[in-house]
Amino acid sequence: MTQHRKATIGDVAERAGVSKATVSLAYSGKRPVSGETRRRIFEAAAALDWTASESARALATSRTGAIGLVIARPPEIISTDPFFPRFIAGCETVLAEVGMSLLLSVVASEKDETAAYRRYAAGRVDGVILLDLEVDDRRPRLMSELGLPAVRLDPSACPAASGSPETDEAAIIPAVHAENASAVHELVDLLVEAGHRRIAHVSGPLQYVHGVDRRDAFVAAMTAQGLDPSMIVEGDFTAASGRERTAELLRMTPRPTAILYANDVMAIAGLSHARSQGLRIPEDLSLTGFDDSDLAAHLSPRLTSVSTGAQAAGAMTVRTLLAVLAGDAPTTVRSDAPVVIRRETVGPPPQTP
Amino acid sequence: MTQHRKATIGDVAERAGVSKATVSLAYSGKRPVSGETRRRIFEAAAALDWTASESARALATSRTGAIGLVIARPPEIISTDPFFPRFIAGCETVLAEVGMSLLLSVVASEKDETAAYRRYAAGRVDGVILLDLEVDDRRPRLMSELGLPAVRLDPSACPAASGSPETDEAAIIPAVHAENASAVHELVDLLVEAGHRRIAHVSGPLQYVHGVDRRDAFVAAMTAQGLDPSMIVEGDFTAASGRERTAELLRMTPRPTAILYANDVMAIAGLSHARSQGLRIPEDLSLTGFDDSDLAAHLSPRLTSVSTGAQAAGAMTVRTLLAVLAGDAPTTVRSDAPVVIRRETVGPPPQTP
DNA sequence: CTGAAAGCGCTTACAG
DNA sequence: CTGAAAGCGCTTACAG
Repeated sequence: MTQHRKATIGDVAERAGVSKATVSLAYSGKRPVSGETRRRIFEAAAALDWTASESARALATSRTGAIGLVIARPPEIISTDPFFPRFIAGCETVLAEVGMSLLLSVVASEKDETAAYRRYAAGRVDGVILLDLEVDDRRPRLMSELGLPAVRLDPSACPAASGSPETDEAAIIPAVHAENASAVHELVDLLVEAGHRRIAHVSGPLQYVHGVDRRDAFVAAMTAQGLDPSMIVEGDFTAASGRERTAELLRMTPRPTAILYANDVMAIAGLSHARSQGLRIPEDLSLTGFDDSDLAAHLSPRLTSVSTGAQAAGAMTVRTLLAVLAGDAPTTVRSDAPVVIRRETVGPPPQTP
Repeated sequence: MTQHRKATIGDVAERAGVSKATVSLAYSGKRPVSGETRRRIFEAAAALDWTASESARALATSRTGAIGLVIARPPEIISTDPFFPRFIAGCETVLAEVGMSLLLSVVASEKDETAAYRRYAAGRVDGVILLDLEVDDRRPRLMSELGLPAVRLDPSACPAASGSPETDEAAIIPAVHAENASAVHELVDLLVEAGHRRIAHVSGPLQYVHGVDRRDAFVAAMTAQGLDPSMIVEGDFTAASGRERTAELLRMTPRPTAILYANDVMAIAGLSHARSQGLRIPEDLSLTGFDDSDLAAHLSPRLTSVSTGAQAAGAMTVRTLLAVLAGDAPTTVRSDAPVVIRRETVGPPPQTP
């Protein structure tokens, strides 16, 4: 009864007694339309329940009104990492403002990843956001091959790709600079002030720039304090690795009195393991997480962590991409500084280690 | 140097010395094309690095090649709920097979939710997936208003909307039936076999059909065992609610000897709280989660939980939607049965409560 | 097996 | 301030 056929701009134009061009212009505002005509057009559109077809608009303007995000991590990790949903929610806020949409792919292999970008490049999105930059990331080059505008969220300030100057130039991708080093420094200082000397680090995967960034910051901060920065083990952000790496660390003699984890999940698994070994937190062992997950704040004891402003970063990254699409000069913008949330898992080290 | 302008089907046709129609047909396979012609076409396409523009195809076929998913939960909850990433990864596997894409919106309010669906309906997607059905969900009606094909993932077998028969008919939406009741029954039986009598339930939000589904299953299972099913408190899936509801439960006298939580995050927060109160798990208190999150398996003790096959459900839901779009009669399909993972947080109740 | 042409529903110079 | 027309890059009857 309601809708036999979706109304088109032609139907609206006819009903309002104007041309299709005028209807289009009335909506885009790209040229003034007289008040009365305008009113008639909107009335007709409302009566016909008309909205411009995005497909037609996309073809006419060669703008899809969508951006793409492909996440190449196992669903297990995404599911425990509060970063992604927060980041995506942040993207959404600014996309909604401008009536755009987000295409998301969660892929399992590098092959699927490439396929996803190719699909996106075939006129599905106007640009993409690059997350989880790797140390020698192949995507900047892929983006320039595909002619796909991109913005990356990346701790490092310089482009991730390396190679000949010529190709490099094509591979330079504007970045939102999300440095976490300062938070790692604060965390180390916090532990040192509490009296710790033997501080260990369970890092994230070192294939990622952010993993390396935090690890390097740990080394720098420890060194600055005149402490030995060599107690580092590499985790992979999963609970399993948090537990195992913690077990390794606790087997050392002398064992660390504090552990700085690269994310909350590993810290929570580590905390749980340490307790099962009879250690009290923080009396026998201090620990800190990273990401400020929902759980961190409601564990007993509450986990000291760092809030990385993922949602703001999402918004900022989209804004930057939009600017790039609008033809603005690619600039590197700095995302909000991470903030350390002091809670109950940090205390003085035990007297007799 | 590489690409002055994106090649079009016309360029390929010209280079291969055929018509645009033939190029199109060679790719779609909708009509036979002679081997030699075919070869020339593919060669030309490869040389020009051509891929059909999705925008143009969308306009010509009135098919976008994309489906939509809008998630209306606070990012905090999504971030700790392993369901969403797994479900999305499952969607992706079948979408990738057929070269389609997923549009995702994470929205904060009902207003934004409606706006997202409207945007999708304006020729952005071919259909949508409805998650987190509410008890009187307004979306089935909205979908029929917008003329947007939809499939829902829903524990209940019958349509979620109610109203006059006439509108109802329009609002009937094919479902993938994801019933969790059987797992709740198993969990209750497991606890009863271990010797528990005073079993409590921290439910999910009861605005959701799945929250009600699990709660009802709890009541039924307890009743079937001849036990009092009235120790129920409503949580909201967050760690905060897990901790608070657990605290309430532990203040009761006599207190429950076992708690069945509607998700893992609440169970983990509850476990942590109980321990901080000096209770040993499972000696003093048994507890079970739901979802089988990454953390559950690597806590100490490991959390008994239930795997709900979210990834398979995602794949199944997309397949169902694809069938609907292909014009197949809407059928209700049953998703994989959830499976209980017995781990270490269930033991016999304490002797002297 | 292949080609010429119309059409999908918009936007945007070009004229007036 | 408004209209007629071309064009975006495909697909799909229609002819042959």
